[in-house]
Amino acid sequence: MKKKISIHDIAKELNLSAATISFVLNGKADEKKISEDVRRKVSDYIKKVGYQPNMVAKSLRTGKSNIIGMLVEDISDPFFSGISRGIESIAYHHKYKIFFASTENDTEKTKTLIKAFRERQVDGYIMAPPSGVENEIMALMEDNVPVIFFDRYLPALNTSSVIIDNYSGSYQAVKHLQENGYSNIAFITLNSEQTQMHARLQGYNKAMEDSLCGPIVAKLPYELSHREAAEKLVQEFIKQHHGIDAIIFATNYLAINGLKAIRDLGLAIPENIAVIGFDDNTHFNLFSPSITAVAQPIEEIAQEVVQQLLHALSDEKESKKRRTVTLPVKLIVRNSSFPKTQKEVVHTESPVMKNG
Amino acid sequence: MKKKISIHDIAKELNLSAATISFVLNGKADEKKISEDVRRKVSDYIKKVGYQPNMVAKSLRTGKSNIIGMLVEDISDPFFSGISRGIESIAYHHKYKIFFASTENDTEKTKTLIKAFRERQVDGYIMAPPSGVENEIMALMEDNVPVIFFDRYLPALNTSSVIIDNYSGSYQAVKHLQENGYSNIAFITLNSEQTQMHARLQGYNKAMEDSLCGPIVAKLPYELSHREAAEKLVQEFIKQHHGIDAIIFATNYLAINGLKAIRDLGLAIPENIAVIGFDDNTHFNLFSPSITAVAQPIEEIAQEVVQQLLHALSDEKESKKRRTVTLPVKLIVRNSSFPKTQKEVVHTESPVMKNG
DNA sequence: ACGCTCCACTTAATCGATTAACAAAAATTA
DNA sequence: TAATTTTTGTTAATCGATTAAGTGGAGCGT
Repeated sequence: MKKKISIHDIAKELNLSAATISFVLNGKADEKKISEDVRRKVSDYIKKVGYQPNMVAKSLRTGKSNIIGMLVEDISDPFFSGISRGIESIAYHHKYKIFFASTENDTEKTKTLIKAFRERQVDGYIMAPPSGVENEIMALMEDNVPVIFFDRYLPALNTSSVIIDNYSGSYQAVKHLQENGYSNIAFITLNSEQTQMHARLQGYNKAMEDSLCGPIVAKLPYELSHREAAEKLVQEFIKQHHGIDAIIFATNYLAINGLKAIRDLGLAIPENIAVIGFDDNTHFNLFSPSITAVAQPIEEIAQEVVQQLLHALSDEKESKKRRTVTLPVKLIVRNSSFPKTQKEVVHTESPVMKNG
Repeated sequence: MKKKISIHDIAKELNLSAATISFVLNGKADEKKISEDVRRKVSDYIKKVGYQPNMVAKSLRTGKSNIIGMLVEDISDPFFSGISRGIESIAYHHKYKIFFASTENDTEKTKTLIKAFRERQVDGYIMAPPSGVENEIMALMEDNVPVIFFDRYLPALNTSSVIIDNYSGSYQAVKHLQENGYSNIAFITLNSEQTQMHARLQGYNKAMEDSLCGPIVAKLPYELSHREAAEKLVQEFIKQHHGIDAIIFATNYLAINGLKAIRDLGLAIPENIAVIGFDDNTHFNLFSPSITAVAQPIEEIAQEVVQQLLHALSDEKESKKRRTVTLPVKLIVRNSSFPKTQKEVVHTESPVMKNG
């Protein structure tokens, strides 16, 4: 068990002071006028013994950690793990490490996690926030720690965020279904006031209103513990509304569980009922019939989030400027949503159908 | 921008020494005989000002970080993100935080990540190792830092690992297919010498040998950059071997891409070709027909990994004892793999068919 | 009254870096 | 030659905790 070598060990070995070593290590050799000779001696020795600076000590002294804390709802959800992967990869090229954790949408757990991150002096935060953590976020902002939201935001707070055009996504979904002959379009969402869910519902409502239809909405309980129950609840909903000929699911896992429900009811897609999911799933095109979806631009979200964060980190003043970027969604049309029957198809000039 | 309050600030405020505060904070009040009066004063003040100890300073002094470094191949892969989620959740209850990163199976990136983790003094490692990092792992072990492998291991190293019975998984898969009337069973895997892939291939080979069949194997290139190409390669393979009536895919994403290939070739499952995937996918039961799979016990793996790590962390001597745990797999039978035709089904006494 | 034991804390070194302030020697200038 | 500047480093404080060793006083026995 050889013990780790510190900057002082090196200093002693080379008959120099720790300060000198530090200067060479941190590229301050010019500024501090360290002789070429000493520079070489130091670098050579460093390489020879494989010295690795202790980042903990460095963090303590500088107050910086080169770590970014990332809080997502659930790291095993394809949407969040996809974003995480992208962000990690980009940040890695900028010498930042990412510290992930799942909030499970639990306010208390999230507070604990934020605390843990603070204790570790992470330099910035990327977060899909649950509600109820407004105070903790405000404390961060007051201390000039950059915070970037994604997927959703907290309306009470003026933060930087990267979101998508949820409203338009739902709106497009409804229009697409209507253009393909469906009229009794239901919307199945969660009983959540989170901004992204709210916007999706609003988009649906507006589209229905614009076409003089009454909305048909199911709000399922939000808690993770009910995820397994989602399938049954969807079944109940379909049974109780047999006028329905199409369903838009407001999130990934609702779509998955909804599909199970539909299958178990023996309904055919898209003959009996059409389906559109929010959040594309890599595997939606393997389902039979493959599922139409409102796809989020995962890569672009990751890009934009990191860019904003790096920007805020690099510049004290810049970090004060908050801005919200709204990225467009794309309706990925597959055969689960058209046509109801060949005869009833309504071709319009909608961009969605340009290539159809 | 209120600055953070330190243990010395508290000491000054209460006319005590930093040491006393530290003792109270760390439950050493009894041992150090701190008066009831002082204890209360300290705890009350802590609570009042919301003091949070600086873990960076603590780590520097103690050499411990309460952080576990976790290296997986790809955090966005359902298998790895599922395990990660489980491990994170369990570790959280034991006051450990997890530091995730994706190796992308890149030896150099992995070395860099291990270095970054070391610099941060993580207390232990959980890893699905790529090959080529043997020296780095050995260095960790020499320094008594616990390392637990999962999914695979490095044969040259005597480490603790949690793996599954890959050999048996493949064997069962072949047997299951044969019992349902398939005989020309191909195995599509990656050109990788990683232990888990190797064992899967061995299990397949043995099963084929036992039934006097010659193996039909495709080894696709391993690099991630070829993932998109996997679909085309599978198509080629199927075209060139038209005797095939069943395929076992050695991993999750091969199965996904293979399914696309099969669909695009216009082949029907299971009439023209049967399919079994390694690694169950949550959504396999939604495919039509739903896909039979060799499922890994995600929860148990997570449990076992954390348990071993905590054990090693708690006890210097214990951490020297390495042990490998092999967990059983389960064949999840769905209608993608049986029967070829009713008439040809061969019912045997195999446990797999006991309930069939 | 003297030594001795407890009690209830405090002092100060330490972990491994960074960095402002200082300093000895060499080079330059007047 | 004496004064000044430049070069090339060094010293020591600091970040915020932990912890071995120390200390002043109360209590007690004889």
